[in-house]
Amino acid sequence: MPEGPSLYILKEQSARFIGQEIVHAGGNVRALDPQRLVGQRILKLHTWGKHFLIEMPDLVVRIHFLLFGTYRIDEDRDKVPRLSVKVADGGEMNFYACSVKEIDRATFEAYDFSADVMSETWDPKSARKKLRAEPGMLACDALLDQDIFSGVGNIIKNEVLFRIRVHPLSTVGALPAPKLRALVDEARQYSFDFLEWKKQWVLKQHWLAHAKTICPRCDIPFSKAKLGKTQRRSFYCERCQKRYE
DNA sequence: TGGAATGTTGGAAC
DNA sequence: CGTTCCAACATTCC
Repeated sequence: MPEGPSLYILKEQSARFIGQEIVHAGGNVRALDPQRLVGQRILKLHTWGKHFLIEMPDLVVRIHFLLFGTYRIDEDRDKVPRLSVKVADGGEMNFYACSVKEIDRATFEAYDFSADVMSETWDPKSARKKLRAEPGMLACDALLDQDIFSGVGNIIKNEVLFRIRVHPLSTVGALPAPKLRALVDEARQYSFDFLEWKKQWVLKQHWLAHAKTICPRCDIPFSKAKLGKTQRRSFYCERCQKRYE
């Protein structure tokens, strides 16, 4: 479920709930009493990277799907929802195995949507500035930094680095300006490619690097390792992805 | 079938 | 007090 493009799909699918009044709420969420949502109107639905935000007059709820979270719109599944919301016109949204929290108004106001690679207000210049401010950061860590590339996950990380031919252990500060620019631009571009493929149920077959064993460009075996401070899986080609350091 | 994975947090350890 | 490390969470797939 995770990664920004999937949240973008949820945002599209749930758009008709905006303006609706919540008439019933439930679920096994512990951090929040679902009853507090009853009677609230959904003012807006936002995504920021992997966060889904339900904005209501008296509270804002943040849903994060972590690794295994799922959701259903206008139907349920064979699990107890973490949070279930039913609105006046009969529609419902159900969220499973996710983190559900109320966030305070100040936290909500502080969201910087221009850091979201899927956002129409995405600010590539700001992303480059943040990268230049941390020259020692590894490329594989940079892409997963949600304050720089909100919404990018491990799949997008591997695909972006392969596309731009940059080794995951490259140092951000060592990247030539055009490469730095390509890193930022491709983070967004690949996210939208991901979105289209995901909608068509053909995402996996378009992977060139993630979970692959052979480099499709030069046919040698990929390297696979848990790299960087995040220790997430990296799949990369030692021959065609250059290591800048 | 056990292990690993599209992720993050919170608390322990240093 | 700052940072780093690791367990915990929870589901699906191979």
